[in-house]
Amino acid sequence: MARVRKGDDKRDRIMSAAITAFAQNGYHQATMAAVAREAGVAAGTIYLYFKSKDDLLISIFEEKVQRFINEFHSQLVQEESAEIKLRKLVELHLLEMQKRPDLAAVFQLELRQSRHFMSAYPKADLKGYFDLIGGIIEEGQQQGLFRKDLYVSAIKRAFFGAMDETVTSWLLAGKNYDLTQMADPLSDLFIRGFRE
Amino acid sequence: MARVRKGDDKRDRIMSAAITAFAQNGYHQATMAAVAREAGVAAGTIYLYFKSKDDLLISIFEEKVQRFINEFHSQLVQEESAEIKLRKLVELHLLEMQKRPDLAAVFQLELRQSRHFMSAYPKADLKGYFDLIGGIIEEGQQQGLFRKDLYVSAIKRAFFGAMDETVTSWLLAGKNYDLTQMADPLSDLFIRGFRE
Amino acid sequence: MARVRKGDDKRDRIMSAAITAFAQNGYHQATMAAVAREAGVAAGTIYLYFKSKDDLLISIFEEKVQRFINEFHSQLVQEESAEIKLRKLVELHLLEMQKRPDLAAVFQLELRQSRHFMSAYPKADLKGYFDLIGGIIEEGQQQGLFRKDLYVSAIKRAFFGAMDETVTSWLLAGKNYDLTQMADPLSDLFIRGFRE
Amino acid sequence: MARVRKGDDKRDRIMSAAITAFAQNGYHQATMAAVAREAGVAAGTIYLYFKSKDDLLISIFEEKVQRFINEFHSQLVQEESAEIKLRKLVELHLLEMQKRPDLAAVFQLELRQSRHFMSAYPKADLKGYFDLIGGIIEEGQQQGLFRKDLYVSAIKRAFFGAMDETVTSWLLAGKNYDLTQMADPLSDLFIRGFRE
DNA sequence: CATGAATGAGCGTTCATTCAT
DNA sequence: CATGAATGAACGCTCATTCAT
Repeated sequence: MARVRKGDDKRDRIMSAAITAFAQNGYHQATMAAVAREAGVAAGTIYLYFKSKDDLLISIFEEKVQRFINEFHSQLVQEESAEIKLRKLVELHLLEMQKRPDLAAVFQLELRQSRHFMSAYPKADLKGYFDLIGGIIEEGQQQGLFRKDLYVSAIKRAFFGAMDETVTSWLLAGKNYDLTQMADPLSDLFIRGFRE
Repeated sequence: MARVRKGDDKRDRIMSAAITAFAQNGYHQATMAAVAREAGVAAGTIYLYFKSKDDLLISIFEEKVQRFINEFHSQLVQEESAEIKLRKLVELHLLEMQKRPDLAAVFQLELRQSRHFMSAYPKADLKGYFDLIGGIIEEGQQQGLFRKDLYVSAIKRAFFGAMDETVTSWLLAGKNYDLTQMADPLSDLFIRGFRE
Repeated sequence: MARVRKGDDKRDRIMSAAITAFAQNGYHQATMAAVAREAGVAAGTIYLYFKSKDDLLISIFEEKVQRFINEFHSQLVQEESAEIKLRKLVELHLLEMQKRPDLAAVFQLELRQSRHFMSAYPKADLKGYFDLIGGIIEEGQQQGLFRKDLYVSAIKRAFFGAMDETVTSWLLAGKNYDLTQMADPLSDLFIRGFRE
Repeated sequence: MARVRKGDDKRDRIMSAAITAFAQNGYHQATMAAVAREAGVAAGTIYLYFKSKDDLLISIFEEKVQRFINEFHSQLVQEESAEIKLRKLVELHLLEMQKRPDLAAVFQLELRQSRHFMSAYPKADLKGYFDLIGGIIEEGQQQGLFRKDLYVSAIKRAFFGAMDETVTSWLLAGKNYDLTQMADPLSDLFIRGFRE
């Protein structure tokens, strides 16, 4: 219930340490020893909470992506218009990534690589996020805002890819500009593309 | 004359073998021994043509990305309308990726990861490809087809990201549908978004 | 207490194993795998105690040479006459080498080679040992036993070289005679040479 | 006869190149490719003149040491007094080493290491040089100059060791002083030690 | 004789994972 | 639960040597 499990604190510290370490130089370059050091635990302790290094990465995806989806969903549900929802989603996405560049780096730079070997770990994929996007587009169609002939299952991925690459470019440029200023140009582009 | 230089043949075989091996399970999982076996050469032979495993990956990017840019450029230059050019670019991109799924896999799944450590290898990045896209958009603006207020330097990345994610999704789905059928929906979406 | 610290035990076993392995066929021929096997530890364990193979060799020099110097010094300090000290030094040198032929082999056969690349590792050199010898000669000069015009900084090296080569010859001959019987002829020769 | 064999030129160039290369960073660090490059021949060519890398090193010893012995012998034979002969030998030894520091480096720094594995190559050892020294000492004994009770077979090695270490110290010091100035102190020391 | 591309055995080192304490 | 010393499989890379030309 409301009882905070002691172990959860340590588990969280390990995940945070892992995000930092993975973001630094990539998943493969990061060592479990570095994660342990950063988390302030012994190397062996990590294995009390995670089955393996892969499991640690996957857990980050599962839990963080899911949290993103939930947070975004709860913030969007109050909006009526699908257009506003889309705009807000882009803003939230870029804002979150800008707020946590380490996590962003792991998502952007490890995601593809990982998605590959994660074929076996379906929960770690982005399906939920794609569905969130797809749902909004379909809502817009029902509201008569967006074209009915949109190929939603393809379009939602393109939409994600556009945001994704925007973040990646920002990361690779050294985070030397305000990422959120990209929100409006992106939203404008897609909403125009979606309209009747 | 028409005689194939032996060295080039071997170098090419190694690159092809590397593309296959890297695509299989990712760059880090692939071993030089596997690349050598696949190429039908001894392990040491690879080092006569490439300085290191990293150099091999980087060479693939440099040479193949550049070739893509050149081929696409020469196929597009004959078209007048920027709209047609964009449509053709999407078609070519998806077609090439579908034709060489191994190469596509390396590009999609290793690109991000690699772009990371490739900060030091500027030639290996996608700047040239981004510029190709950006150039077409600007052409469209001058032709009066596209809005003047497009934030081109951001939009061109979004455009690439959309194509990129489309390919990634196809790869992760097991290449079980025709990738080129995504061309029109994608093009429609962006061209509408670009229009006045 | 009297309890042997586990770590030190293992570190010592690795050093001993390395001495044996290096003595066998030389530093370069010896493999870390062989050192590990001889020490009864896993290959990776060596790297918990030594940074590299080079570091292992250097550590042997640093620690063993220093121990020799200390032991010899403490045994000589009680003697009054510089002549007796020199005689005793030669005896101790040959005795120690005869007692630990493996260590001797490393010293003799790897020392030069190593001294070469050890230019950067000043602690590993023989300066301390040369100074021990030089100090005794100077003592003899002050005691009026040895000539004042001895070029000590050169002579001390010649003295060492003579002992050194005596040991090397014994090793190369297969250790098939009593090395300590060389002590008196050597001492006689040099002490005569040093006298007024 | 007087006809210079073409091949000998190349053989000599390879040996010289090897001396340079081995002196640089030691026998093991030197690569056959570097020797070939330095000699201006192809890698494979070396194997037309030498069976292996070891054989190349051994040949250097055999031929150069033998040449030293011969040259020294012919220069000493004219002298009457064993004392003068010894003085001259020391001078020649130091002079030659100073004239060809590369060769000296190979002799000093690789000799021990090599003498080890050269147990199987008896011709490569220093026996001839030791005998040259021993012969002079015995001559001195017959001339009544040196003590009859000298343990010549041991003393000759000590004598060599003293010269040897003198050269090594000079090399390790960076050859930053005149080596031949060590000749007289060394000779004085030993001749006094040898005298009745 | 000469070449130099090709070979492939061999080795130092790393690091995810385990387990006795 | 937590530790961290120990493990040992795995891999990138080197280089002496060969041999077809």
